[in-house]
Amino acid sequence: MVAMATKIQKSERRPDALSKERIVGAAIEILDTDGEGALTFRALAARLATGSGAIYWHVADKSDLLAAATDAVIARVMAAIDRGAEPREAIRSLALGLFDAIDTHPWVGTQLTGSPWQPAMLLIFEGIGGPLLVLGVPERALFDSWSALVNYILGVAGQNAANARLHGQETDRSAGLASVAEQWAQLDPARYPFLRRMATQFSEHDDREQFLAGLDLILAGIGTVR
Amino acid sequence: MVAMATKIQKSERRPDALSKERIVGAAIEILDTDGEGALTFRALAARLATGSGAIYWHVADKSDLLAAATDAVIARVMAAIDRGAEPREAIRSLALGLFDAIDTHPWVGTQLTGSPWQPAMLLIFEGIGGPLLVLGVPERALFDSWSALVNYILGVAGQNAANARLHGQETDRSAGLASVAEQWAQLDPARYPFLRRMATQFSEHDDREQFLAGLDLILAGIGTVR
DNA sequence: ACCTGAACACCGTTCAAGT
DNA sequence: ACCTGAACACCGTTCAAGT
Repeated sequence: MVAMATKIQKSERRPDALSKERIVGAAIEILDTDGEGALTFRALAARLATGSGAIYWHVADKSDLLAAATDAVIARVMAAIDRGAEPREAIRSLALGLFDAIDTHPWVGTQLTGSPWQPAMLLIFEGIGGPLLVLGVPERALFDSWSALVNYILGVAGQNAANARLHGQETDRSAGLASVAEQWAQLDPARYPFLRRMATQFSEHDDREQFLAGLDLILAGIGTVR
Repeated sequence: MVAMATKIQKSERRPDALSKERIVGAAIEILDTDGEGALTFRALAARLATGSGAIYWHVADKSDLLAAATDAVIARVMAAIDRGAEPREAIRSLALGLFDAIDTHPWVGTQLTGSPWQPAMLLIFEGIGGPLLVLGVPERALFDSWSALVNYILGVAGQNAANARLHGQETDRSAGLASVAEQWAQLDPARYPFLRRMATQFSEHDDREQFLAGLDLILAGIGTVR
């Protein structure tokens, strides 16, 4: 049978019609503004001035919605990455881009893990591995090096998300750090020699700097493979 | 006022009385057997042959319950760690102990992050930092080295938990790996040179080995600091 | 002091009914 | 084709009432 010209349905719809993009956009707003707990189908329907069931016409279920929202944010990050930089710098740039994205959208960190089929994830994977090729990492160390970087970068992403989930944005971070540091300072020095010594540094540390320092240690480790 | 001798209430209770320990034990069984989604106060009450409200007498809320369950598992892991080994080996032993514990109790990985006040977490922190002192890592690199290891170890823990949450234990892992690898093998080699090359290795990789390889890369990186 | 279980205020998801 | 919103089967948590 000869293919018939199919009418483009989308363009006929009224401009405020529901679409997966509009739903995902509204979901991102809710997630960013009020946190993961605030994203309910009822809240989403209210914001979109529709019924909760209408959303299911465009979205399979809540995990589909979260995956789509994550994909949208990650795609934006990846588009902004500094291509063609020195390989180590390219990896740092990608890693920091992800770190900052998760800092502003903590819920992304929760989602980011364990869906290696999402297109955004492919971009991340290649964005970490590609520079390793350029760097001339020996064949036998390629996979281990890539895997270490991916595990580290996505792992820290998840941690930050969990931290953000734990204490909402209102909590005074430096006060929290100070109280932990004080607890460390009072530990038995015979049993906790390390934490005692690190108390001050812990109270002054910056998560982003530590993230980058760890990344550089892994890159240094990769550099030792000859 | 002079302290009065207080009767020890606990010993008078009937042996099957509810206690936080019994509740936590039952919760761990449910979590291990049926997963995070199956731990509800109703299911827990049914297993303990009591009312759901009774649990609240011993446990503040669900997050308290999860924290206590996590603490119990971690404490067991830490007790089994090989103390007094060569420092690098001590770190590996601790890391693998955590990895394996999360492999059998995936829900622990979800919890493990972001509660640096839990006693079990202190043991982990010191267990990673202590060997760095023995290793003679220079003062200025101590905190970065510790932070990188902690971020990596807990990060991968969280990832594994997310993976386990994603596809329940019934999913055939090697089939999943193979299908991802096949997808990679068909990517455009101009845009995805790395993933194309890694497809085979990805399909054959072992998470535990990759975890250890990454840890060794970080330790190698720490070794470059003089 | 500790336990019971109904009740409350939520969820995600479905589905008959509308346009 | 798309939308509506009530209904269903759950949750965590509370609380009056029991022992």
